[in-house]
Amino acid sequence: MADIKNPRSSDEKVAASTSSPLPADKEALIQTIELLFFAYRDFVSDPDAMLEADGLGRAHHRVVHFVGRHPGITVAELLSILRITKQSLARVLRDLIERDHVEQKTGTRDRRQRHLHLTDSGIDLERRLAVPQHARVARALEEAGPEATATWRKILLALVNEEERTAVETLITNGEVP
Amino acid sequence: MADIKNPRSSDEKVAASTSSPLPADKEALIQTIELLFFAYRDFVSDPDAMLEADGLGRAHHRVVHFVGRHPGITVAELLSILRITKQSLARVLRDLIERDHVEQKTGTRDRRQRHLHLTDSGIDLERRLAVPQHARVARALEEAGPEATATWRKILLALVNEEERTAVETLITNGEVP
DNA sequence: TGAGATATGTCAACATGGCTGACATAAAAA
DNA sequence: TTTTTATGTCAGCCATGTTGACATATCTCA
Repeated sequence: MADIKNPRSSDEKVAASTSSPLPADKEALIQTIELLFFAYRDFVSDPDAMLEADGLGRAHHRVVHFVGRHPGITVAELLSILRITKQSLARVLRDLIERDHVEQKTGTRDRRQRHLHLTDSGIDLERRLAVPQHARVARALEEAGPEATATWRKILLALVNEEERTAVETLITNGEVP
Repeated sequence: MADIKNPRSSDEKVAASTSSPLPADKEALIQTIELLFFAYRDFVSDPDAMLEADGLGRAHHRVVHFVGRHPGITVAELLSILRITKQSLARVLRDLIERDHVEQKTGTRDRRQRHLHLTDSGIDLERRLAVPQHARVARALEEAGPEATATWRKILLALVNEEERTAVETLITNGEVP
């Protein structure tokens, strides 16, 4: 044990509870927040590892995901979902187009617009990235019991800024992109 | 409405369900995953905005949080929690020490070690950053009902890699740092 | 029709926060 | 005394965000 080889003196404490004990509810809240930090880290770890092999990053995954889920999405719509600048998106999009994962089609009604689609290889990439992530979440929800999914959705939606909740709900359920 | 000024032709669809409808459970799974993405984004947004005013970033918040929660933590222990390199940590730690938010104390038993503590100004910073984040999570859990907290913890813990679950549980509940 | 607004792209520069590799020092452990 | 450990530091690279400025094609409206 670390504490046998390395006993701490009283001025070197590391336990969370040493200095001034927190109220139980505050303590519980902090624990759930730390859990979210650790859970999110592992949640993104599987795709991250796979992307590295392709010379891509998390940003590419996000684009591939949302283009896959909203075929024909325009650049402006994608920007509004990702909330990044067009310059940031341009870099990622260029990589994906060069690697033939994404293609752009000029709009027929509005020829200024570029409608984004996954190619076959993009679809394949998206699926491969999704597999371990889906497995992880599906397992976690099963383990947590039958009510878990509904509760989970309620909490997550409540974490979203109030002004954007309906937009997020519309978006994820299938709806128009803002 | 966007769709009145901008009707889409049939080859420019953006709805998620257009091409090939997914099985209901798969569809629900994807929705929960997207929700996690949006929720996490807003979850970190309040501290991010405050940090910017101080010229600090998210990385500094993580250090201030874990040093605050584990006073006297050593550099090696902090590295193992954050899972970053010592060079990355050195940069943010230097900023925090320069700004007098964190101080280092040479170990009494092992004089190679540096035990990290928040200064009064560090404690103040940590609390200010925590307030909106705690409020957001507390509200979300309340809104989701009395069972929400327990379910939430179950799910988040199950999202963590299996090998590390017990370590994470020990860490967040108050325990020794690995 | 012509002026202005809009959708997209691109160049350049910068910040943050990861990373690797190499090397230095002090102190503990063997 | 030698080796290992805990920490620090220099230098450089990479991914991904940012701002500002400007170009082009196309649509919209008066």
